[in-house]
Amino acid sequence: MRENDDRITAFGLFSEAFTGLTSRLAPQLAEHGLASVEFEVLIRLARSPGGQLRMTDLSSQTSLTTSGVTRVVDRLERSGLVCRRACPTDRRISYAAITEAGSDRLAQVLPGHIAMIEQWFTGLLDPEQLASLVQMLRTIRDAVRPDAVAGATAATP
Amino acid sequence: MRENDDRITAFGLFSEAFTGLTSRLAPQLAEHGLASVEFEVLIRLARSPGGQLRMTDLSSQTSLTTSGVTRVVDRLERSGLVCRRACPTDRRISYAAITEAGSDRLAQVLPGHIAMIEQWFTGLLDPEQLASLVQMLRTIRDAVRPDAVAGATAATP
DNA sequence: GCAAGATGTCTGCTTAAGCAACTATACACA
DNA sequence: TGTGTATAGTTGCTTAAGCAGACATCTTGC
Repeated sequence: MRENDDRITAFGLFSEAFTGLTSRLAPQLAEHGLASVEFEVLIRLARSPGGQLRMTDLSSQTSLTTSGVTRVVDRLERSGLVCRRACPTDRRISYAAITEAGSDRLAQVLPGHIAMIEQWFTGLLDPEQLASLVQMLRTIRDAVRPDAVAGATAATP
Repeated sequence: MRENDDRITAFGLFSEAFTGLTSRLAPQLAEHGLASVEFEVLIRLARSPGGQLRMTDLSSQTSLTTSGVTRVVDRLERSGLVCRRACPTDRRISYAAITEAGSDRLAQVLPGHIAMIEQWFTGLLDPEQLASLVQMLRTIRDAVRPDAVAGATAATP
């Protein structure tokens, strides 16, 4: 019975835990008019220098293709939470930048969001467990997504 | 800067690790003509008593709504990997059952799939780490998805 | 035995995302 | 200087999934 292999089970748990977790978090975001992806984009912009990122960098930081990013940013721009900015030195590039309204929205959402994470994830584990989990997740993340930090530094060498 | 809260970071890593991992696994499944969801349905049917599950139970085991399950099973039925069976005692119920062809397909896919999991996930951690990770994932899963085992027993009491 | 509600599945409609093709711009090098 | 190639972003088309509603069947209370 290969379908009961331990590794399959481990991955299954990973999957169930993650999808279950996101389905617990999504409603709180939705209350503030945000889909999970939109929230992710906002927070990544907020964390980035100048509150902005190139479309391409957004796509490597998220699980979206560049086409997907175009459309999420379209939506967010329509709601006024993000705006596009031209790059002065390279006219192919456009930056997605978080707006004042975007930051405000984020500020409204974050406390509740953090509380939900605490309730359904971090709060279920004791501190050493959590620390070791984070370490393991980082290991996996670094392996499967070597480019997840694209755009974090001011300039790509 | 609330958006750099440790808990946000932990969840971010969870998300990046999981989505990155699935994007590494998907191509191998696709080589065998299966989307991730379809593979998940097949494997859950294979693990269930009689190789079958009620549509509703499939939906609580996966991250799909019943409507989503209807359509995945439609597709799998069209490819002959699954068939629907009527329930003799309750005519509302239909079971999705894995077919011979479905089991064969699973047998073709599994070795490679397990190898990918080993390469991108379990193989990155040493055994004690992995055991503790699985334990933590189980804790989270049980919290966020209390009904994830629906249909695992022969009859629901 | 029957009416009222609960449960299981499916369908119509809408939205989100991927792929591939397209345009515009930048860079390299002869 | 001009040509070819690489890069950035968007758009058309297709597919997958959710929601809400429809329908059939079962169960419960009387």
